[in-house]
Amino acid sequence: METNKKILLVEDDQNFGIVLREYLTLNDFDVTLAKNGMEGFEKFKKDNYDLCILDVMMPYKDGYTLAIEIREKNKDIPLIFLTAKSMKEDVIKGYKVGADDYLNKPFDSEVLLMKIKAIIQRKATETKNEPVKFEFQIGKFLLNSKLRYLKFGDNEPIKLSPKESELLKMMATYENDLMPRELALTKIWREDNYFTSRSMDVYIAKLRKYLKDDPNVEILNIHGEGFRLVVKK
Amino acid sequence: METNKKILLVEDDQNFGIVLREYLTLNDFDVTLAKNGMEGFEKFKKDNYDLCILDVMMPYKDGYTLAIEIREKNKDIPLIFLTAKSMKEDVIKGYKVGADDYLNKPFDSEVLLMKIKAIIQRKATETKNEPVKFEFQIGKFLLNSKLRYLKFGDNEPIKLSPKESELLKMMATYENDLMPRELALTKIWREDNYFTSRSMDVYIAKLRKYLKDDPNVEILNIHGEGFRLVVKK
DNA sequence: TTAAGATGTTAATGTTTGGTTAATGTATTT
DNA sequence: AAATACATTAACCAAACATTAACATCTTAA
Repeated sequence: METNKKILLVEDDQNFGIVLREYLTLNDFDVTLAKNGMEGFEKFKKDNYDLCILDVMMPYKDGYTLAIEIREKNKDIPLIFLTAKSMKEDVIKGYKVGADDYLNKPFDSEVLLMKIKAIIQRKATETKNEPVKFEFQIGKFLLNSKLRYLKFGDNEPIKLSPKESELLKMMATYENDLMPRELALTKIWREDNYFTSRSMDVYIAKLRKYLKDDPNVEILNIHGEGFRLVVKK
Repeated sequence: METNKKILLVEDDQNFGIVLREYLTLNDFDVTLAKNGMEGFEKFKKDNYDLCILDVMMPYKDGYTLAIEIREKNKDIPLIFLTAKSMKEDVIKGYKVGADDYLNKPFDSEVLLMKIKAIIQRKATETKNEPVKFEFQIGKFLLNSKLRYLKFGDNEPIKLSPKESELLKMMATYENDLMPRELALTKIWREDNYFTSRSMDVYIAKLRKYLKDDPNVEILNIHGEGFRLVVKK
């Protein structure tokens, strides 16, 4: 038997908060409700949660400020923001604090539920598998995604930008298999649209340039699907 | 890029139907509008939809009756009901037919949109979890429908276009048996008419060219019915 | 037997997607 | 304030893909 996941819900609208808590409880979550940012932070410190749902607009302490404080204490805990409108600024601000997702009010409770499950699932597999790998052998290259360099044999290592490094790392984890375009965009660029897509293409071009020293290493495109880092052995 | 999802909207209130169609179209869905149950069923049979939105109260044929007929034809397609009031009976009746969701009029179009997305997403992951097969042995050929290549022995793999790959895959799943023309058209081309049919013939010709290296592999036509991928052993 | 419809095949046309380099934008550092 | 590092956007071109056209050939029903 598994224990239920614990959710901290911080929402200043009492009615809404209670209804939402009820709904989540029915769906097998243990929910703690706090009615403002101050109280939210107190409760956060006192217990060990699996996920936080934060309303952005709250008296005393807004959702972002709270999020920052929570992040200081725990840099892994998933955060979901509830925003009043589809404000782009809100979204950006949210992601900067490391939001895992955000929802605009009014939202469908089923959608929230799905997001929660998806996030918990993701975190579970993320932490299970890895002692966080950051070194990858790619043919004759060695990629270190933490120190962000790419070394070819005994040559001087090439410095990589954050995006270059993340993209190459993602392809390396899918070595010889398809890395879906959409995945890289949502994970690395945080948005999947024409511009981010073109930006990604620019990075693919850069990486190809770096990788051209080893003829056994190649980035192939699968039209309309994504890319494939092929390493012949 | 992915093709838009197709929605069949059956709504007898013309004004409302047109507005809703407009709204959904703006949100990247291909919407077909039918103004009653009869018409709805006709349109349903003629095309391949990803989701149906049915008004419950309609002349000639109400939403439930239509839903039952649709279910007979396709037991997986998501159905959303639009009900006039929050009638409990309606809800129960709806779930019996296998409704995925229901909405009471008047409803928030944003909520509808979210529900649609949630349902489509759910269906996608439901079907995703099956160990989707993507490698097929076809005589001396190996088809990989995920990486979209066709390999003959130790030769360099041939890249396949999405349509080539899907079509060959479908024939491979029906190996030595009839693959109905109409099936390939509705599933792959998403529409069955003169032009898509001719387009398919062009792809059959392309595939025959790829497959001609192995004399034991052959695509036969069954006049008026479809094609047969014959593999002699 | 023969006309209508279905299929085979190649080529032309049109659209979308990707490859690449350069210019521009935006912080951050010196 | 200039230099730097990085990311995005622009611009242009090429490749990939799908559809449509055009014409040949085959199949079948009357």
